[in-house]
Amino acid sequence: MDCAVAFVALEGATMTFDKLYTYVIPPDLLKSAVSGCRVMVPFGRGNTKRQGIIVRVGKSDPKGLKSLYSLIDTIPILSEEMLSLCEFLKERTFCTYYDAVRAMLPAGLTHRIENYYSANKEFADVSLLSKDEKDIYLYLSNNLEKSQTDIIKIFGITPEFLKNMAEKGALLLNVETKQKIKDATQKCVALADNFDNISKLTPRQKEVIELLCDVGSASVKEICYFTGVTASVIEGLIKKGAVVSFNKPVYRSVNKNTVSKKSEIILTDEQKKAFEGLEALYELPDPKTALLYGVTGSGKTQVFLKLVDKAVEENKGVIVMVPEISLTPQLLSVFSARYGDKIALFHSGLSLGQRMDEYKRVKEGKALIALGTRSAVFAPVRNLGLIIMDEEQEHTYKSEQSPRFHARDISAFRVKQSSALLLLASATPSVETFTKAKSGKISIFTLKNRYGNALLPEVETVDMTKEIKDGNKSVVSRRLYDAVCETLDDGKQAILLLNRRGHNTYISCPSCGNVAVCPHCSISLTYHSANNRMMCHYCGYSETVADKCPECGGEHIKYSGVGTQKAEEELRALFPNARILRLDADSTMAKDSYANYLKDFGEGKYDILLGTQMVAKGLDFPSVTLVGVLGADNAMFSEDFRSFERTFSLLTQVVGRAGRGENAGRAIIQTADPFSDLIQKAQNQDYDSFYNDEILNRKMRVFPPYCDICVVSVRSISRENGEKSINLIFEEIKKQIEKNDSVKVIILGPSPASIPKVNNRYRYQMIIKCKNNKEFRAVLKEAVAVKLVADSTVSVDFNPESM
DNA sequence: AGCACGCCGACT
DNA sequence: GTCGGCGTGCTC
Repeated sequence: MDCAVAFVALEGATMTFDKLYTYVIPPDLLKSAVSGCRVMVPFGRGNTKRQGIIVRVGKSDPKGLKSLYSLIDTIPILSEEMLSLCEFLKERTFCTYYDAVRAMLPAGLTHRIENYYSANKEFADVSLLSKDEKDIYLYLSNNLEKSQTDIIKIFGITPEFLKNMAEKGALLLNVETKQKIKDATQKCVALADNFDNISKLTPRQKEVIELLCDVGSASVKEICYFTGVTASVIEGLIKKGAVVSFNKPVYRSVNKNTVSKKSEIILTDEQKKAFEGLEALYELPDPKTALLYGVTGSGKTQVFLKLVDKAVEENKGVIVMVPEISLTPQLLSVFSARYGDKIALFHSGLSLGQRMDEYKRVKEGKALIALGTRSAVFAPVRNLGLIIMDEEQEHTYKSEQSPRFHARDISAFRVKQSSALLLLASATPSVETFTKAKSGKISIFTLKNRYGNALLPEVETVDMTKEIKDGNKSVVSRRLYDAVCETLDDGKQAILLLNRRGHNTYISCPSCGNVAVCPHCSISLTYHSANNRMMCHYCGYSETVADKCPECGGEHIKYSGVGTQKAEEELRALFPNARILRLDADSTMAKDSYANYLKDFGEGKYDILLGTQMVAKGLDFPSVTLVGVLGADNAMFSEDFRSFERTFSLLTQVVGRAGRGENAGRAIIQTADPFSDLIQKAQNQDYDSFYNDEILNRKMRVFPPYCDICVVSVRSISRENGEKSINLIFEEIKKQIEKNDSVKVIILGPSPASIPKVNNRYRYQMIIKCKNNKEFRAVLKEAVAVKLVADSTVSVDFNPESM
């Protein structure tokens, strides 16, 4: 006889056994156990309690099946749309179900499993216990139940110690899940239905009752505020049964702005044309994607606002994504001024509680617009009508942790499910997107003119090899030095870009050639002057500076390669009267400091802003008239096929920072190779010509969009095991491809990864040029399922942002 | 990944 | 004889 069962995805499963497990739904949970609810289930031979989520329910023969233990959620945490997105993520990115679930839920909403122990009163032989065990037993006899973490904190023992005591029978173990962050609630009271003894109340209490007669219910805080009583008066009322108290959920709001009067958006002719085209697309009943291709300063935001207005009017849900929230303070304030609490924010700058509340506001339909970084793509908006991805080429849209998804692909999936519009926007679109636009697969709308006819800055390049030949060893060329002086004399501001942080990027001993390298990663250490330590930018390792070479004892250690810290020192020496602000990952450790620094710069409290690429993006300061790029080489990025694209995009963006106000701007690019095509094209802000070159290059060398890149990598504690494992996978792929000759691939490797050791794990990889289709994924599925050598884990990344 | 089962060596 | 070492195989 068939009975009701749940198909459950389990937390903590690895790729090798991640599948849906079938559990019988016990009779008392029949009504509430529906898809999208998280559950506790027994798993494995020991029937350990595990967390899972019901992906589907159905009927099945209960023979050999276990039953659900309990429900974590009473209402589904994920909708059917989100559950199908989980399946999509698993299929496309080779993650586990629960990786996908975790990506969709705000951090505060995820439950963690915790062990609780209590003393077993029936345990007979207390005398058999050791001293420590006795202490713990006695402690727990006096306290009902304590969490493992609490007990460990008090007694300083290991989790195994407690487990062992439970096995002996001295302690009882209880496994429970706990939500990381509690719902925020507010204590409220309302008039009790059947209370008629008003005469027995004190005057102050009567006052409260009068207020409640008017409003029905109110929070304790509000009552105290309006009547001037203290909370104890209300406590008295509760005791007498005159009022009932209850907890009402409140939201930890992050939008402090109130809606200013909605101003009319006036579009230029060009913007109007783009908007009307997009509006027509938006109204089509089918899913669709469009590219808004507009030069920096062409007013893309105006078009966004018009579209969002339209969607909001129709009560449709909207997702707006930006590469990095702190880099777009202007966009953020424009949106929150216009839509107020219709917006929910999704980004890592929020506290866990705030993230959870913003998520809930969207889920419950209280906020229509989800605005944030790539995680916003999973916002549970209802009735999705529009997704906007600003600066769609930015690498931050790609997740570098499992699930390794690209927000663009997820957007495409969601737009398809809801027949919505996906709008990609950029001044320098990714080569992949622009190719689709050119072929007509997606629509394209162009904005050619800078807003208010602001002129593009005059750009010139300086040959740094010549500069060195002429004896100038500084990071600042003579040309740039003069330009900075002029800018400062005019009372204007300058932005300088140097894409390396730290002080010196390379520390070596000239007598033996030894280079300071991170002991956990195969990466050279960067010297930081702020803490006088050498640091690894990969794992955060740091060590003190040795005054002697650890290899040969040489005393003349050489510091070379200039980072932002060193550049800052040089600038201070060159421009002693200038107020200099350095912005990089080191100076902006504190959460909000970035925005504050930028605000100060915008208010003219600094003259020169020096920083890594974070100063290149999205900033809009009218009095910046000079932009300097201290070193523009392809080597600004690692040697992968995207380095041209990224260098071009970065240079174009940073140059666009100059002259955004009434003042004409100029940009100076320092480079070792002033005649390189790329520099020339960035100088002219000529994307089309860049694209034409680059697409040829991609075709010749077989790179996206002419193929997909699939990186299969293995991490292992030892070199030997890692190498063995990657070879096992390699052999399996070859075997599978022989079976199915419709799968065409080019395999590079296996070989050690470009950084062969990170965090003490050896990395091996192979790069597969392929088409990410069903057939190839079937091959890959077999390959990653092969049994590996011990201590090896495999992961798959499609089209990674760095290789 | 855990966890139990299983099959070999050094202990009261 | 048995306690425990960790190799192996499975997880509804």
